[in-house]
Amino acid sequence: MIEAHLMRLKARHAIGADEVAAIRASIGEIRDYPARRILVEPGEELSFSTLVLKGLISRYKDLSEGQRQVTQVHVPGDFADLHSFTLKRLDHSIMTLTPCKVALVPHAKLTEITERFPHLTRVYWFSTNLDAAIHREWEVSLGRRTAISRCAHILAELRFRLEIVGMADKRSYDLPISQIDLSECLGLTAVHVNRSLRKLREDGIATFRTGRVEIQDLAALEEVGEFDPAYLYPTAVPI
Amino acid sequence: MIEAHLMRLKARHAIGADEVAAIRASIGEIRDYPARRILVEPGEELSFSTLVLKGLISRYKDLSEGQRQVTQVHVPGDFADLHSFTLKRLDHSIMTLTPCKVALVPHAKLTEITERFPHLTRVYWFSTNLDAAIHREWEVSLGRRTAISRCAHILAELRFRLEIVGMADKRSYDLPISQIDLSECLGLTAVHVNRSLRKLREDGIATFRTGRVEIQDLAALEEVGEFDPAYLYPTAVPI
DNA sequence: CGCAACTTTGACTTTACTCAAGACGAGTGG
DNA sequence: CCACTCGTCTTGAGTAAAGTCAAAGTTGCG
Repeated sequence: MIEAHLMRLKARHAIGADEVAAIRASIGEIRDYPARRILVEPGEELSFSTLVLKGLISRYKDLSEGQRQVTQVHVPGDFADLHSFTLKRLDHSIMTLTPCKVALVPHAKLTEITERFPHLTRVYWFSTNLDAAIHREWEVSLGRRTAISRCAHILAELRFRLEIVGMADKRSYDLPISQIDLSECLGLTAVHVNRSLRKLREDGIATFRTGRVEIQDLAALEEVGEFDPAYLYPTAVPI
Repeated sequence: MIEAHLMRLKARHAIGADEVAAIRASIGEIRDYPARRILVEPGEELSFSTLVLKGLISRYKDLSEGQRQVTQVHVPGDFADLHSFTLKRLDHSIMTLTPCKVALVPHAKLTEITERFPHLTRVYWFSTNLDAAIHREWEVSLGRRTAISRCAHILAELRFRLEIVGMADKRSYDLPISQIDLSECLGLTAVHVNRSLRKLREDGIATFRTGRVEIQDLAALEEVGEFDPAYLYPTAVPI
């Protein structure tokens, strides 16, 4: 059930048997949600964090003019809001992008982990710091990369993150979201994303169609997106 | 010496006398740096975190074409890289923007805090999650706000953050950085930042000149920047 | 004083946005 | 089985925002 989550943690740190047991003991209710279900509204007080078991979840902020900026996309194995453990009230919304299965982890259990498992605490702290590293890379995309480069970058990033949990390989992966969703991640209009994706397709680099990404030339994709996976910490230092 | 830091923590959480003592005990070497000194290069292994006592520090990433995106600016009282405690190697650079005084906090001391002070651990964890909240707000600026709105937003954000540590009021504050630095935060060219600042000045909202921000109309500044301080968690929930 | 870095402004270019219309595709009901 | 619908995708034409290039003005500092 939480294998993807353990996979994600173990990809970076040595997790002891007692820690795995503590993680399993922290899992509460399992829930299924349809696509586009809002899970968290800004400001509401939370008493649990949501672990993604299946599906894709986005965090986003809406502006006055109806514009939306997605600040992060979560894949299976990720916590969608481990940061809510310390923040309690979030500054953004959380929504499913696809049908999802999630596990609720009560904050009380996380508090217990901070009291009894300092190393696991540091591993979970690392996890929120990794989220922040992804935010930083997105800031770079939004601030400095061209539309085509942003598109290539996100396709490369999601491929890499999904590969860690065994849901992507070098050639393709499922990404059952719309170009509109993608445009909200990239700070572009859907029309412009469409044109940029066409360019990637015409250049023989990658194709995004009917919920699936087919990569013809991964090296080119990562080069166009200036994608360097270092910020995803594929190999972490023991803590 | 670390009063601004304690001020920043106490603005959000109750910090016990034993915790204050643990914080003071964690402070190592004090260092002074000139402006524009690079403190951390991407990938180098760190054994301490840097606490800002005086001055401004930026975190940034450089792209191949010589473009730079600043991902965060730190004010006195902030850790510039508390996240390096768990990440060890950073995905970005850290540089002083102005002459700075900093305190080095060995990671070993932070590890000790995670072993002996679970509540203080959660407070520091909160602190890195607050950094991530700022990253998210910057993603929104970079992705969706116009140039003028971005300029107004950052001036409002820095005012608010500096006020928390007693270095700004409603009317003005020192910001001894160049328009070039600002443009690297905002994902704009320096020329365009210059034009946007002129617009803010001509509209009687705010003036940024010779290292100082003078605010004629704070309400208008925050409205143009769509600035809502909720993401800075001025009032946090106990953890 | 004189240099260097930064600021300011103008003229022009590029990138991305807006608006609009037609095509496509999955799911629905007759 | 087919027409219909809704949301999404695609493309074209025109517009707006921000970038580029260049030059002059300003400021701080040695």
